[in-house]
Amino acid sequence: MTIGLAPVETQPLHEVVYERLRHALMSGQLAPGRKLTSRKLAKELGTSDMPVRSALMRLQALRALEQLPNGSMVLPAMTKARFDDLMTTRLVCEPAAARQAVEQLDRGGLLKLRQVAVALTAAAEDQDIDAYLYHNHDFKFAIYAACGSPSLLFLIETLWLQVGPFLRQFSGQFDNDLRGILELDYHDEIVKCLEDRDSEGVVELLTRDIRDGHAFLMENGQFE
Amino acid sequence: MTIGLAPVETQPLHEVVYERLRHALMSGQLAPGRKLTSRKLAKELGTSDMPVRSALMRLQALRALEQLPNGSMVLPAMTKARFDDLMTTRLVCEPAAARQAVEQLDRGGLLKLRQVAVALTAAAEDQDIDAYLYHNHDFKFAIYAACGSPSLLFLIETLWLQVGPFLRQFSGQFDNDLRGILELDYHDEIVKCLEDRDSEGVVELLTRDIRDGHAFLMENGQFE
DNA sequence: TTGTTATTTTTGCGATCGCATTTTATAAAA
DNA sequence: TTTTATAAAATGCGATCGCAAAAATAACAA
Repeated sequence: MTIGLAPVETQPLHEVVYERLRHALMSGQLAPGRKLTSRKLAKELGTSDMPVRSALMRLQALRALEQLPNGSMVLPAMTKARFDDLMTTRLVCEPAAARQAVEQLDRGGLLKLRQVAVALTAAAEDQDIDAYLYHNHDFKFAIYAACGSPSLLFLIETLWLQVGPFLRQFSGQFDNDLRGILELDYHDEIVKCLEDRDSEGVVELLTRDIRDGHAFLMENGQFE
Repeated sequence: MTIGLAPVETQPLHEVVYERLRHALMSGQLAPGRKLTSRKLAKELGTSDMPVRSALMRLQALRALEQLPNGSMVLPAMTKARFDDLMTTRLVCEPAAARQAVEQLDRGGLLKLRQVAVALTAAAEDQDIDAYLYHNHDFKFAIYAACGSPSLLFLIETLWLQVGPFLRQFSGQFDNDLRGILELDYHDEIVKCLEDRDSEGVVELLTRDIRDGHAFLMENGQFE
C-alpha cells in the first residue's frame, strides 16, 4: 500500500529560476543598469543557460527587463520621465482597484490589514526602511488582491515589478531626509475608510499616498 | 567605397516567431482552447522548437497564453467572468489614456483619426465585421498612443491581447444580430470632442463605447 | 601615461540530443 | 459495440554543441 501523500510536485527549473529572479528584482537585490547574462546567471544558479533564458524572456515581456540591441538583458535605468510615467499609471490603476476592493473585503481581510498597518507604523517609527517597504507592499496588495479583478491585479503587479527595483535604492539608508516619507502615514486612515465602506475616502487617501511618494522620490531619488 | 546603406538588421528568429504568433492571436486566427505545442509550431514555421518556446513563454508572461499543468500552452477559453473582468479593467485604463491624449493630440493625429473614423463608418454600413474590427483597433490605439504614457499604453495592449482572440469569433459572420453593435458608432463624436479638447466628453463617450460593446458581447458572444 | 591594435573570452542564439511523462493510436477482450 | 490493455508517437524540458558577433583583456606604439 502506498503512503497517503500526494507526489512531490517538482516545478520546472525555468519556473524556479523565474521566481528567484522576480523576487531578486522586487526586493531590490539587483541594481538598475545591471546586465544579466544567461550564461553567467546559469553558472551562479548551477543550471544550464536554457532555463535562465526562459526566465529572462518572461521578465522582458513584462518590461521588468530591457533588451539591448545585441540581445543582452539589462535592468532598465530609472529616468525621471519613466518614473513619472509609472507613478501616473499607478494613479490610474491602484485607486480603481481599491475602490472595487471596498465592497469585497471581508472581516478576515480587514483584520490582516489592521495588523499590517500596525507593523507599518512601527517600521516608520523605527526608521526601518526595509521593513517599511516590505509591509507597504504587503498592505497595498492585501487591498488590491481583494478587488476581485485578476486582470487589474495583474496590471498593478507589472507596474510594481518595474518600480520595485528603484525603490530599493534606499534600502539600508537611514538619512534624516527619509523621515518625511516615513512619517506621513495614511495607512491607518485607509483602514478606517475600508471599515466604513467609504470608497471615496479610500480612493482619496490612496491617491494622496501615491502622490506623496511620487513627489518625495522625484526629490530624493537617484535617477539616471 | 561601400554603398550608403545601413546593414540589414536581421531580427532574431524568436522575435520573428513572437511577432507572428502575436499577430495571429490578435487577428483571431487562433481559436480559444487551441493547444500550441512548440514542436508542432516549429515544424510549421520551419525552425527548431527553441525560438518557438521563447515566443510562447513571452506570450504566457502576458497572460495571452495559459500554461497547463503539464506545461503545454493553451489559448485560454473565454468565460463570462473573465470577459467581464477584462472589460471592467478596460474601463479603468482606456478612458484614462484617452483623457491624457486629449492634450497631446496634434493636427496630424486628428487628421488620421478622422480618416479612420470614415473607414469605420463605411465598414459599419457594409456590415463588414473584419474591416470594422481592424479599423476599430486602429482608431482606439491612435488615441491611446497619443497619451504619452508608455506604461499605460503597454497595459492596454496586454488587455487587448487577451480580448482580441475572443472578438474575432465574429469574423466572417454577417448575422443581422450584429447590426446593433455596428450601428452605434461613437467614433465621429469622439473625434469631435478631441478636436474641441473636451476631455470629459471623450471619457464619457469612450466609456459608453466600451460599455456597449461589453453588454452586446455578453449577450451575443459564445462563452466557454 | 594615453591611444591603438591584436588576441582571447564571453555572449546571444539556434539546433540537436536524450530522458521522462503524457497523449494518442492500436490491438485484444468483454 | 464498448471497455481495457498495450504499443507507438508526441511533448515538455534541460543539457550541450557550434557559430558569429560582441566585449573584455593584453600587447604594443606614441
